[in-house]
Amino acid sequence: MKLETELKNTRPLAPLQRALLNILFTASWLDCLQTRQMRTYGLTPPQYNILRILNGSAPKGLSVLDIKSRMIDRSSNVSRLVEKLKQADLAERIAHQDDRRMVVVTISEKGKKLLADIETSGIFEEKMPGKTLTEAEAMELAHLLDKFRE
Amino acid sequence: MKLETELKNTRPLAPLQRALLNILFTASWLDCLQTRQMRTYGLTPPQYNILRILNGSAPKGLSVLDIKSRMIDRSSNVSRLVEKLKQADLAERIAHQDDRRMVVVTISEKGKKLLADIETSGIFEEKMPGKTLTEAEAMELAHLLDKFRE
DNA sequence: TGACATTAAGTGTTATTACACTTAAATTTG
DNA sequence: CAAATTTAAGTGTAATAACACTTAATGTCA
Repeated sequence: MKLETELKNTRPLAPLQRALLNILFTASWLDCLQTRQMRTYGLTPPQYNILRILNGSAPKGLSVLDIKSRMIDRSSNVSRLVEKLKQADLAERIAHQDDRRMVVVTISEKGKKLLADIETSGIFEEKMPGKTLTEAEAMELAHLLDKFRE
Repeated sequence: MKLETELKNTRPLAPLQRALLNILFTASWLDCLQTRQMRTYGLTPPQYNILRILNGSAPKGLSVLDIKSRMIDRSSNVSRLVEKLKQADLAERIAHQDDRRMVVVTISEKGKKLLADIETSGIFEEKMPGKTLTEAEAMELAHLLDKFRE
């Protein structure tokens, strides 16, 4: 559905304003969807985001700041999110050898298994948002978003 | 900057996955920017969103549900947001004549003045995000986002 | 070396969000 | 018409986010 219809907008918007609102609206829509999908697995979207980051850098692990710099939402409080994951036995936290200010966070076996379960559950096949786009369109969309932020 | 660079991503992502992450990342980036811009005026982005919706429907006013259905973030708690705006004398709330379950919310003179101040401050000229896009690109971006949600 | 600055992680606090629930009014239906 | 259902707004609550601050370790350099 078009943004104007969604927001019941009456007056016409400038193209840039439309694009801007549409980014925010679509992201909110996506976040809502993800929140519901992830709840099944006891995760919030930021927690899931961290788990995937840790999985991608396994078995090395990452510092808290490294995780933060890789997150979708940079304002996340990584310390507390990692604490949550640790309490659920999904992540581990060990002191850095050389620099004792740092902490190295790694994904646990249970965390890896959870991610694998989510992958194979098919939640990202059937209900994958954006399936309506062709591959070329998805690439174009990503490119325009990159340009938008410049 | 490209998304892969922003997120320090090493492994290549599928186009659709890239687009999806890019929507969330760009929206988070935008929201952060807006939050800082609006703080100058003592508003949060959802509060600003409501003020503009009320302004757009002035002098008629809207019910709480009408406001909600027009908001970017549909999970907002409009009752409490309106209460905030009322406390700041930016909005008014009167009981609906015929249907006493409903409440009609309108923007106040002070609210209109605040919006006008924000408009004329030039905050949306100089620092308008997305200025890097041409008009055609902005339209294409909005179109692709509409299609993404289908 | 020692004062000062910087960096990394974590904490305190307030406000906001998410979600279910309540209350009250209107509508439907037997 | 009365009971049941639906609709609108608001509230309770626990979790989360935002933002500044603290603590502890490392780096810098006079």
